[in-house]
Amino acid sequence: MQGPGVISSCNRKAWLRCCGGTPWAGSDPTAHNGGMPEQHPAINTREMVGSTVPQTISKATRNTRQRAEVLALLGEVDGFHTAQQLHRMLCDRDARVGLTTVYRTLQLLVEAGEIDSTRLPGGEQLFRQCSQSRHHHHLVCRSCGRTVEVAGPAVERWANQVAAEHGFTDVGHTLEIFGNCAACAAS
Amino acid sequence: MQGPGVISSCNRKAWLRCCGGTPWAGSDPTAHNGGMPEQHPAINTREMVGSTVPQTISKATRNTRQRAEVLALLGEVDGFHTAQQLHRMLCDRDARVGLTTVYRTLQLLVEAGEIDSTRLPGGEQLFRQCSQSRHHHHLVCRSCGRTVEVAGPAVERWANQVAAEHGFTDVGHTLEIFGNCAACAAS
DNA sequence: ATAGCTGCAAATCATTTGCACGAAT
DNA sequence: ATTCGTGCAAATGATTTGCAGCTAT
Repeated sequence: MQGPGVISSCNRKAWLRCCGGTPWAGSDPTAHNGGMPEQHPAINTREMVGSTVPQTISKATRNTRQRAEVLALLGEVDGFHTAQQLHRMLCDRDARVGLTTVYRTLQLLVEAGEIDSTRLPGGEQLFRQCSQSRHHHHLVCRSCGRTVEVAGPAVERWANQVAAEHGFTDVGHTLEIFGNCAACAAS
Repeated sequence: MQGPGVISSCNRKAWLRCCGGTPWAGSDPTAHNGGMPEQHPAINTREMVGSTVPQTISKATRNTRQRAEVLALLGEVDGFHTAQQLHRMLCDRDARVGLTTVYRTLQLLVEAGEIDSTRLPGGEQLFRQCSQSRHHHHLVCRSCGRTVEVAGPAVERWANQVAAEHGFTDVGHTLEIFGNCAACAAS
Protein backbone atom coordinates (compact mmCIF):
# COMPACT_ATOMS: atom_id res chain seq x y z
CA MET A 1 0.00 0.00 0.00
CA GLN A 2 2.96 2.30 0.51
CA GLY A 3 3.59 4.27 -2.64
CA PRO A 4 6.98 5.36 -3.87
CA GLY A 5 8.75 8.13 -2.06
CA VAL A 6 7.74 10.85 -4.44
CA ILE A 7 5.91 13.95 -3.42
CA SER A 8 2.63 12.59 -4.60
CA SER A 9 -0.60 13.01 -2.81
CA CYS A 10 -0.98 9.46 -1.70
CA ASN A 11 -0.88 8.30 1.91
CA ARG A 12 -3.16 11.16 2.67
CA LYS A 13 -4.29 11.35 6.23
CA ALA A 14 -1.72 8.79 7.21
CA TRP A 15 0.62 11.61 8.12
CA LEU A 16 -1.29 12.95 11.00
CA ARG A 17 -2.60 9.59 12.02
CA CYS A 18 0.17 9.64 14.58
CA CYS A 19 -1.39 12.50 16.44
CA GLY A 20 1.57 13.22 18.64
CA GLY A 21 4.46 14.28 16.47
CA THR A 22 4.97 17.07 14.03
CA PRO A 23 3.05 16.69 10.82
CA TRP A 24 6.27 16.26 8.95
CA ALA A 25 7.50 13.25 10.81
CA GLY A 26 7.43 10.38 8.42
CA SER A 27 5.88 12.43 5.69
CA ASP A 28 8.24 10.96 3.18
CA PRO A 29 9.01 7.26 3.26
CA THR A 30 12.44 7.93 1.84
CA ALA A 31 13.28 10.50 4.46
CA HIS A 32 16.14 9.73 6.76
CA ASN A 33 14.04 10.47 9.76
CA GLY A 34 11.99 7.55 10.96
CA GLY A 35 10.12 8.79 13.98
CA MET A 36 11.06 11.38 16.50
CA PRO A 37 9.79 11.48 20.05
CA GLU A 38 6.33 12.85 20.57
CA GLN A 39 5.61 16.35 21.71
CA HIS A 40 8.76 17.45 19.99
CA PRO A 41 8.02 20.93 18.76
CA ALA A 42 9.67 21.48 15.43
CA ILE A 43 12.94 23.31 15.60
CA ASN A 44 12.82 26.08 13.09
CA THR A 45 14.87 28.82 11.64
CA ARG A 46 13.64 32.15 10.59
CA GLU A 47 16.06 33.80 8.33
CA MET A 48 14.12 36.79 7.19
CA VAL A 49 12.99 38.44 10.35
CA GLY A 50 11.11 41.70 10.67
CA SER A 51 8.98 42.12 13.77
CA THR A 52 5.69 43.60 12.70
CA VAL A 53 3.41 41.25 14.56
CA PRO A 54 1.30 42.95 17.24
CA GLN A 55 0.37 41.27 20.48
CA THR A 56 -3.36 41.71 20.06
CA ILE A 57 -5.73 40.79 17.30
CA SER A 58 -6.57 44.03 15.57
CA LYS A 59 -10.03 42.94 14.52
CA ALA A 60 -10.82 41.61 17.95
CA THR A 61 -12.80 43.78 20.27
CA ARG A 62 -12.00 41.91 23.43
CA ASN A 63 -8.68 40.79 24.75
CA THR A 64 -9.12 37.53 26.51
CA ARG A 65 -6.69 35.32 28.31
CA GLN A 66 -7.04 32.53 25.76
CA ARG A 67 -6.28 34.84 22.86
CA ALA A 68 -3.25 36.11 24.67
CA GLU A 69 -2.14 32.52 25.23
CA VAL A 70 -2.44 31.69 21.56
CA LEU A 71 -0.64 34.84 20.56
CA ALA A 72 2.10 34.17 23.06
CA LEU A 73 2.58 30.64 21.84
CA LEU A 74 2.71 31.77 18.24
CA GLY A 75 5.36 34.22 19.19
CA GLU A 76 7.51 31.52 20.75
CA VAL A 77 7.31 28.71 18.28
CA ASP A 78 8.65 29.01 14.81
CA GLY A 79 7.60 27.13 11.79
CA PHE A 80 4.26 25.82 10.76
CA HIS A 81 1.97 23.94 13.07
CA THR A 82 -1.53 22.60 12.81
CA ALA A 83 -4.26 23.94 15.02
CA GLN A 84 -4.25 20.59 16.79
CA GLN A 85 -0.54 20.82 17.48
CA LEU A 86 -0.79 24.33 18.81
CA HIS A 87 -3.62 23.23 21.02
CA ARG A 88 -1.59 20.35 22.33
CA MET A 89 1.28 22.69 23.09
CA LEU A 90 -1.07 24.95 24.97
CA CYS A 91 -2.27 22.01 26.99
CA ASP A 92 1.30 21.06 27.73
CA ARG A 93 1.96 24.46 29.22
CA ASP A 94 -1.34 24.35 31.07
CA ALA A 95 -2.70 27.25 29.12
CA ARG A 96 -6.23 25.90 29.30
CA VAL A 97 -7.56 26.99 25.94
CA GLY A 98 -10.17 24.95 24.15
CA LEU A 99 -9.50 23.47 20.76
CA THR A 100 -12.47 25.33 19.39
CA THR A 101 -11.03 28.60 20.57
CA VAL A 102 -7.69 27.79 19.04
CA TYR A 103 -9.38 27.24 15.71
CA ARG A 104 -11.42 30.40 16.01
CA THR A 105 -8.49 32.51 17.07
CA LEU A 106 -6.30 31.16 14.32
CA GLN A 107 -8.98 31.91 11.79
CA LEU A 108 -9.28 35.45 13.09
CA LEU A 109 -5.56 35.90 12.80
CA VAL A 110 -5.47 34.59 9.28
CA GLU A 111 -8.28 36.91 8.27
CA ALA A 112 -6.47 39.76 9.91
CA GLY A 113 -3.42 38.81 7.90
CA GLU A 114 -1.40 38.46 11.05
CA ILE A 115 -0.43 34.87 10.51
CA ASP A 116 0.34 32.75 7.51
CA SER A 117 -1.37 29.56 6.64
CA THR A 118 -0.48 26.85 4.19
CA ARG A 119 -1.50 23.29 3.73
CA LEU A 120 0.43 20.10 4.05
CA PRO A 121 0.37 18.06 0.85
CA GLY A 122 -2.06 15.94 2.83
CA GLY A 123 -4.51 18.78 3.14
CA GLU A 124 -4.22 19.80 6.79
CA GLN A 125 -4.02 23.48 7.45
CA LEU A 126 -0.85 24.87 8.96
CA PHE A 127 -0.35 28.16 10.75
CA ARG A 128 2.67 30.26 11.35
CA GLN A 129 3.28 33.74 12.60
CA CYS A 130 4.78 35.41 9.60
CA SER A 131 7.51 37.89 9.96
CA GLN A 132 7.13 39.47 6.61
CA SER A 133 4.11 41.48 5.76
CA ARG A 134 4.79 41.25 2.04
CA HIS A 135 3.80 38.29 -0.01
CA HIS A 136 6.31 35.49 0.27
CA HIS A 137 6.73 31.76 0.07
CA HIS A 138 8.16 29.01 2.22
CA LEU A 139 10.92 26.52 2.01
CA VAL A 140 9.90 23.80 4.42
CA CYS A 141 11.92 20.85 5.65
CA ARG A 142 9.99 17.69 5.18
CA SER A 143 11.32 16.03 8.27
CA CYS A 144 11.76 18.67 10.95
CA GLY A 145 9.58 21.45 9.68
CA ARG A 146 12.35 24.03 9.70
CA THR A 147 11.05 26.89 7.62
CA VAL A 148 12.69 29.61 5.62
CA GLU A 149 10.64 32.45 4.23
CA VAL A 150 11.71 33.24 0.75
CA ALA A 151 10.80 36.10 -1.48
CA GLY A 152 10.61 35.40 -5.19
CA PRO A 153 9.93 38.57 -7.07
CA ALA A 154 10.90 36.84 -10.28
CA VAL A 155 8.36 34.14 -9.67
CA GLU A 156 5.68 36.67 -8.91
CA ARG A 157 6.41 38.38 -12.18
CA TRP A 158 6.49 35.12 -14.05
CA ALA A 159 3.18 34.00 -12.59
CA ASN A 160 1.51 37.28 -13.41
CA GLN A 161 2.94 37.24 -16.89
CA VAL A 162 1.86 33.69 -17.64
CA ALA A 163 -1.59 34.44 -16.32
CA ALA A 164 -1.83 37.60 -18.38
CA GLU A 165 -0.74 35.77 -21.50
CA HIS A 166 -3.71 33.50 -21.05
CA GLY A 167 -6.08 36.32 -20.35
CA PHE A 168 -6.42 35.72 -16.65
CA THR A 169 -6.97 38.57 -14.24
CA ASP A 170 -7.06 38.93 -10.47
CA VAL A 171 -4.11 36.63 -10.34
CA GLY A 172 -2.85 35.02 -7.20
CA HIS A 173 -0.75 31.97 -6.55
CA THR A 174 0.52 29.50 -4.04
CA LEU A 175 4.04 28.19 -3.94
CA GLU A 176 5.81 26.09 -1.39
CA ILE A 177 9.12 24.35 -1.66
CA PHE A 178 9.73 21.14 0.25
CA GLY A 179 13.01 19.43 0.90
CA ASN A 180 15.26 18.03 3.57
CA CYS A 181 17.31 20.58 5.40
CA ALA A 182 21.02 20.25 5.95
CA ALA A 183 20.61 19.40 9.62
CA CYS A 184 18.26 16.54 8.90
CA ALA A 185 20.33 15.29 6.03
CA ALA A 186 23.38 15.25 8.31
CA SER A 187 21.81 13.50 11.28
CA MET B 1 -17.45 37.65 8.65
CA GLN B 2 -16.58 37.85 4.98
CA GLY B 3 -12.97 38.79 4.58
CA PRO B 4 -11.65 40.75 1.65
CA GLY B 5 -11.47 39.05 -1.71
CA VAL B 6 -7.91 37.98 -1.35
CA ILE B 7 -6.70 34.46 -1.71
CA SER B 8 -6.64 33.85 1.96
CA SER B 9 -7.57 30.62 3.57
CA CYS B 10 -10.71 31.74 5.28
CA ASN B 11 -14.21 30.59 4.35
CA ARG B 12 -12.78 27.15 4.32
CA LYS B 13 -15.20 24.36 3.66
CA ALA B 14 -17.88 26.84 2.77
CA TRP B 15 -16.94 26.32 -0.85
CA LEU B 16 -18.04 22.78 -1.18
CA ARG B 17 -20.92 23.17 1.20
CA CYS B 18 -23.03 23.54 -1.93
CA CYS B 19 -22.41 19.99 -3.00
CA GLY B 20 -23.82 20.36 -6.46
CA GLY B 21 -21.69 22.82 -8.37
CA THR B 22 -18.05 22.97 -9.24
CA PRO B 23 -15.80 23.71 -6.35
CA TRP B 24 -14.90 27.00 -7.90
CA ALA B 25 -18.36 28.46 -7.96
CA GLY B 26 -18.40 31.28 -5.48
CA SER B 27 -14.90 30.61 -4.35
CA ASP B 28 -14.11 34.28 -4.43
CA PRO B 29 -16.59 36.81 -3.05
CA THR B 30 -15.36 39.37 -5.54
CA ALA B 31 -15.79 37.06 -8.50
CA HIS B 32 -18.27 38.07 -11.12
CA ASN B 33 -19.84 34.69 -11.17
CA GLY B 34 -22.61 34.21 -8.66
CA GLY B 35 -23.85 30.70 -9.01
CA MET B 36 -24.08 28.51 -12.04
CA PRO B 37 -26.57 25.68 -12.48
CA GLU B 38 -25.81 22.44 -10.76
CA GLN B 39 -24.22 19.51 -12.48
CA HIS B 40 -22.52 21.93 -14.78
CA PRO B 41 -19.22 20.26 -15.59
CA ALA B 42 -16.54 22.88 -15.77
CA ILE B 43 -15.71 24.00 -19.25
CA ASN B 44 -12.02 23.76 -19.63
CA THR B 45 -9.29 24.42 -22.06
CA ARG B 46 -6.23 22.41 -22.48
CA GLU B 47 -3.65 24.35 -24.27
CA MET B 48 -0.67 22.08 -23.97
CA VAL B 49 -1.89 18.79 -25.27
CA GLY B 50 0.14 15.66 -25.69
CA SER B 51 -1.71 12.36 -25.51
CA THR B 52 0.37 10.04 -23.38
CA VAL B 53 -2.34 8.78 -21.12
CA PRO B 54 -3.07 5.07 -21.51
CA GLN B 55 -6.53 3.64 -21.19
CA THR B 56 -5.63 1.21 -18.46
CA ILE B 57 -4.05 1.64 -15.09
CA SER B 58 -0.54 0.34 -15.48
CA LYS B 59 -0.19 -0.80 -11.89
CA ALA B 60 -3.58 -2.48 -11.88
CA THR B 61 -3.69 -6.14 -12.55
CA ARG B 62 -7.35 -6.30 -13.43
CA ASN B 63 -9.35 -4.25 -15.84
CA THR B 64 -12.81 -3.82 -14.49
CA ARG B 65 -15.79 -2.04 -15.89
CA GLN B 66 -15.72 0.58 -13.13
CA ARG B 67 -12.11 1.42 -13.76
CA ALA B 68 -12.81 1.77 -17.42
CA GLU B 69 -15.68 4.10 -16.59
CA VAL B 70 -13.50 6.29 -14.46
CA LEU B 71 -10.77 6.36 -17.06
CA ALA B 72 -13.28 7.17 -19.78
CA LEU B 73 -14.75 10.01 -17.80
CA LEU B 74 -11.33 11.42 -17.04
CA GLY B 75 -10.60 11.35 -20.74
CA GLU B 76 -13.70 13.36 -21.53
CA VAL B 77 -13.74 16.06 -18.91
CA ASP B 78 -11.04 18.64 -18.71
CA GLY B 79 -9.98 20.58 -15.72
CA PHE B 80 -9.84 19.60 -12.11
CA HIS B 81 -12.64 17.86 -10.32
CA THR B 82 -13.06 16.43 -6.88
CA ALA B 83 -13.63 12.73 -6.40
CA GLN B 84 -17.16 13.56 -5.35
CA GLN B 85 -17.80 15.50 -8.53
CA LEU B 86 -16.44 12.76 -10.71
CA HIS B 87 -18.61 10.30 -8.89
CA ARG B 88 -21.66 12.45 -9.43
CA MET B 89 -20.87 12.68 -13.11
CA LEU B 90 -20.59 8.93 -13.29
CA CYS B 91 -23.97 8.62 -11.66
CA ASP B 92 -25.41 11.07 -14.13
CA ARG B 93 -24.30 8.92 -16.98
CA ASP B 94 -25.51 5.80 -15.20
CA ALA B 95 -22.03 4.41 -14.93
CA ARG B 96 -22.80 2.73 -11.64
CA VAL B 97 -19.48 3.07 -9.88
CA GLY B 98 -19.34 3.40 -6.13
CA LEU B 99 -17.86 6.44 -4.51
CA THR B 100 -15.39 4.23 -2.71
CA THR B 101 -14.19 2.82 -5.99
CA VAL B 102 -13.82 6.28 -7.46
CA TYR B 103 -11.59 7.23 -4.57
CA ARG B 104 -9.57 4.06 -4.82
CA THR B 105 -9.14 4.32 -8.57
CA LEU B 106 -8.17 7.94 -8.39
CA GLN B 107 -5.59 7.13 -5.77
CA LEU B 108 -4.18 4.37 -7.91
CA LEU B 109 -3.93 6.71 -10.84
CA VAL B 110 -2.20 9.37 -8.82
CA GLU B 111 0.28 6.85 -7.51
CA ALA B 112 0.86 5.62 -11.02
CA GLY B 113 1.47 9.20 -12.03
CA GLU B 114 -1.24 9.04 -14.62
CA ILE B 115 -3.30 11.85 -13.25
CA ASP B 116 -2.56 15.08 -11.54
CA SER B 117 -3.89 16.14 -8.24
CA THR B 118 -3.92 19.47 -6.49
CA ARG B 119 -5.87 20.98 -3.67
CA LEU B 120 -8.31 23.78 -3.58
CA PRO B 121 -7.26 26.54 -1.22
CA GLY B 122 -10.00 25.06 0.94
CA GLY B 123 -8.19 21.76 1.16
CA GLU B 124 -10.26 19.43 -1.01
CA GLN B 125 -8.32 17.23 -3.34
CA LEU B 126 -8.75 17.74 -7.06
CA PHE B 127 -7.94 15.35 -9.87
CA ARG B 128 -7.20 15.88 -13.51
CA GLN B 129 -5.89 13.74 -16.28
CA CYS B 130 -2.68 15.46 -17.16
CA SER B 131 -1.51 15.68 -20.67
CA GLN B 132 2.08 16.33 -19.90
CA SER B 133 4.22 13.69 -18.38
CA ARG B 134 6.84 16.20 -17.30
CA HIS B 135 6.52 18.21 -14.17
CA HIS B 136 4.30 21.21 -14.67
CA HIS B 137 1.97 23.61 -12.93
CA HIS B 138 -1.54 24.88 -13.38
CA LEU B 139 -3.22 28.14 -14.07
CA VAL B 140 -6.75 27.65 -12.79
CA CYS B 141 -9.74 29.89 -13.24
CA ARG B 142 -11.33 30.59 -9.92
CA SER B 143 -14.84 30.74 -11.25
CA CYS B 144 -15.16 28.18 -14.02
CA GLY B 145 -12.23 25.93 -13.37
CA ARG B 146 -10.75 26.34 -16.82
CA THR B 147 -7.21 25.07 -16.58
CA VAL B 148 -4.03 25.72 -18.46
CA GLU B 149 -1.01 23.61 -17.89
CA VAL B 150 2.09 25.71 -17.74
CA ALA B 151 5.70 24.76 -17.71
CA GLY B 152 8.02 26.95 -15.72
CA PRO B 153 11.57 25.81 -16.16
CA ALA B 154 12.80 29.06 -14.72
CA VAL B 155 10.75 28.52 -11.61
CA GLU B 156 12.02 24.98 -11.24
CA ARG B 157 15.55 26.28 -11.41
CA TRP B 158 14.81 29.08 -9.02
CA ALA B 159 13.20 26.74 -6.51
CA ASN B 160 16.09 24.33 -6.67
CA GLN B 161 18.59 27.11 -6.36
CA VAL B 162 16.89 28.72 -3.38
CA ALA B 163 16.64 25.36 -1.70
CA ALA B 164 20.26 24.60 -2.39
CA GLU B 165 21.34 27.96 -1.02
CA HIS B 166 19.74 27.01 2.25
CA GLY B 167 21.22 23.57 2.24
CA PHE B 168 18.07 21.70 1.39
CA THR B 169 18.14 18.53 -0.64
CA ASP B 170 15.55 16.28 -2.24
CA VAL B 171 13.76 19.37 -3.28
CA GLY B 172 10.23 19.40 -4.58
CA HIS B 173 7.62 22.08 -4.81
CA THR B 174 4.01 22.93 -5.44
CA LEU B 175 2.85 25.91 -7.44
CA GLU B 176 -0.58 26.83 -8.65
CA ILE B 177 -1.74 30.07 -10.13
CA PHE B 178 -5.32 31.18 -9.62
CA GLY B 179 -7.18 33.90 -11.43
CA ASN B 180 -10.27 34.72 -13.43
CA CYS B 181 -10.11 33.70 -17.06
CA ALA B 182 -10.99 36.03 -19.89
CA ALA B 183 -14.29 34.30 -20.55
CA CYS B 184 -15.44 34.67 -16.98
CA ALA B 185 -14.23 38.23 -16.78
CA ALA B 186 -16.19 39.03 -19.92
CA SER B 187 -19.48 37.43 -18.94
C1' DA C 1 -10.27 -21.66 -8.55
C1' DT C 2 -8.63 -17.48 -6.45
C1' DA C 3 -6.52 -13.26 -5.76
C1' DG C 4 -8.31 -8.96 -6.82
C1' DC C 5 -12.16 -5.75 -7.04
C1' DT C 6 -16.44 -3.61 -5.44
C1' DG C 7 -19.58 -1.33 -2.57
C1' DC C 8 -22.15 -0.82 1.55
C1' DA C 9 -21.93 0.65 6.05
C1' DA C 10 -19.30 2.10 9.69
C1' DA C 11 -15.16 4.45 11.16
C1' DT C 12 -11.82 8.40 11.03
C1' DC C 13 -10.44 12.95 11.48
C1' DA C 14 -9.94 17.75 10.98
C1' DT C 15 -12.80 21.39 11.32
C1' DT C 16 -17.31 23.75 12.27
C1' DT C 17 -21.48 24.93 14.74
C1' DG C 18 -25.35 25.17 18.42
C1' DC C 19 -25.95 26.71 22.66
C1' DA C 20 -25.69 27.93 27.53
C1' DC C 21 -22.49 29.99 30.54
C1' DG C 22 -18.70 33.23 31.83
C1' DA C 23 -16.06 37.35 31.15
C1' DA C 24 -14.53 41.94 29.15
C1' DT C 25 -16.04 46.40 28.31
C1' DA D 1 -25.70 45.39 31.99
C1' DT D 2 -24.66 43.85 27.56
C1' DT D 3 -22.27 41.87 24.15
C1' DC D 4 -18.73 39.06 22.87
C1' DG D 5 -15.88 34.96 23.76
C1' DT D 6 -15.52 30.27 25.42
C1' DG D 7 -15.95 25.38 25.48
C1' DC D 8 -18.53 21.23 25.45
C1' DA D 9 -20.96 18.24 22.72
C1' DA D 10 -22.86 17.24 18.54
C1' DA D 11 -22.76 17.96 13.53
C1' DT D 12 -20.33 18.02 9.09
C1' DG D 13 -18.08 16.49 5.24
C1' DA D 14 -14.33 14.46 2.84
C1' DT D 15 -11.89 10.43 2.82
C1' DT D 16 -10.76 5.66 4.54
C1' DT D 17 -11.49 0.94 6.06
C1' DG D 18 -13.83 -3.67 7.37
C1' DC D 19 -15.81 -7.18 5.26
C1' DA D 20 -18.82 -10.21 2.54
C1' DG D 21 -19.93 -11.02 -2.07
C1' DC D 22 -18.66 -10.62 -7.12
C1' DT D 23 -15.46 -11.16 -11.09
C1' DA D 24 -11.53 -10.92 -14.09
C1' DT D 25 -7.78 -13.85 -14.95
